[in-house]
Amino acid sequence: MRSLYPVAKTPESQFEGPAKTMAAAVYAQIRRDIVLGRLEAGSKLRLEVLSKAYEIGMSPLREALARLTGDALVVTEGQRGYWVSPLSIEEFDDVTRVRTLIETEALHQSILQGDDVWERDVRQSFETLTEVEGRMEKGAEDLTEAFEHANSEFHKALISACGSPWLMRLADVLNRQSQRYRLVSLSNSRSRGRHVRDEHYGIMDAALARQALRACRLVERHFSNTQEIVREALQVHVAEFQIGP
Amino acid sequence: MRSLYPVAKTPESQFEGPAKTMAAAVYAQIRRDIVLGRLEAGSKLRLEVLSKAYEIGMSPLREALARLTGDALVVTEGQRGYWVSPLSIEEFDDVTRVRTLIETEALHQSILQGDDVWERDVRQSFETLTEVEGRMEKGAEDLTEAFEHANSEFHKALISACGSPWLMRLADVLNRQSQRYRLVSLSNSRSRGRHVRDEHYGIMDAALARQALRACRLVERHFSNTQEIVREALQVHVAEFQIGP
DNA sequence: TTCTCAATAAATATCGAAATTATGTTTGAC
DNA sequence: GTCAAACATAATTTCGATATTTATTGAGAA
Repeated sequence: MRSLYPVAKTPESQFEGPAKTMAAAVYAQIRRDIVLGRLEAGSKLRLEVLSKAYEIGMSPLREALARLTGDALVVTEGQRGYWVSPLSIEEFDDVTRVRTLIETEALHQSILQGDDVWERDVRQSFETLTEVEGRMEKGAEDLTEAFEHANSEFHKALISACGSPWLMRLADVLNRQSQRYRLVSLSNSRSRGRHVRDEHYGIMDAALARQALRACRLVERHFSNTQEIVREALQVHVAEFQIGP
Repeated sequence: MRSLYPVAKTPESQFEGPAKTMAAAVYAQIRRDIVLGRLEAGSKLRLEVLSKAYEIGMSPLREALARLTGDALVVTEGQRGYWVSPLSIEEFDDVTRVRTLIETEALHQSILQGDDVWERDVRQSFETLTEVEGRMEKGAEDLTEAFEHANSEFHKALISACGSPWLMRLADVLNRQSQRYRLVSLSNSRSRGRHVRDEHYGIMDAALARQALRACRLVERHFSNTQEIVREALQVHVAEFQIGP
């Protein structure tokens, strides 16, 4: 009989430390599966199915879903169950808009206050991101997850010196929302000849040069470029999946 | 034997519609009790105690606490249980700062886009708020809860035309955080001769006159005034409660 | 005695399974 | 065809079992 308690075996634990409870572990797992699209947007989350799939009881499962509701990754309707939050162009515009607001404010403060530890973190996370991007160019392995992680870490590093836990918390939530959309559009994002790496380099450069306004403008443009690409991809996606028979 | 399912009996249900599940009902109840300070900041939330107090089983209780964790009203540590999130001056400064950012942005957009329904809602919620304030002046009943509700509704109405669900959602979360602090300082807020009503009137006036910048500046000042008062009260509060025997 | 640390006991959190209740769908009477 | 009752499906909750943390006790060393 396997141990009742977990469990440092989820991919997350590599980055966030081992989950201390089954509920926390399954929360991380489901969250990842939603963000990565393994649980399709809008689909019903049948409790019994999830319970079997994740090998877990109802109680911790529901706890996890309740937390995900707070992250707006899952929606619930009393007595009728849970669904993966649907995707829509309108919502992505909204997410991007608010994310821009939060993240530029945080970056601005970060640039004013960042010390050399901050500079080191920014450089380091950029290196890592670049390295993953390089490996992605070469094709072969699926580095989607690794790329998204490195990307998140880079943006986190940039705002890490802003001194506001709330800004960082909200940036994190909104980034996760945004990820869901980005991943939908990942296929044609490269094909359109976008130079994400250059954009990232520009942001880092401006930040380390303490040019707050320039850095913020670049972030705005960075997000706005992403927005455009996602919009296109999403129109196709919506047409394919949601206007069904 | 009483019915297993709820039950539109919580004060919230008056405003938010009846909770459909026990978990949702107890979520609303505990949230209210935390915001109003009936569950003291920093205190341990013993599951068995809560289970008896709210007459509910462990599973829905834990579900509610998981959701409250997402609202940052409760903190948890794996296998060690739950606590009411503590209050601190630093966090209040942070909350105020981010709330100002969110709410001014939302107000600005709202003023640009608001139609006559919006105008009516703003006026109406201001009336209600004023009316409650009036009754408060006369002393007698404890209208804390009614006041806070009317206040929240007023601020919600102001930003209701901003067109951004995410801004409204975040404003709501941050307002609830802020409430906890305001309530701590409620006793001496009046004594310092602050004219909250005038501030509210000014904001409404500017908003309805479509003077976005002025309205935002007034909101900033409004929050900043609150901040000062809370800071004072909190220093006393912290001194009283947290530097123990 | 007083302190430290280990062993043990009590308290508490966590989880899984089963029972209960709600929802939606089908069936049958009118 | 329409409505209502019975049924099937699924969500929600209760309850009991188990793991973990915390408090207590006692033995040995300073």
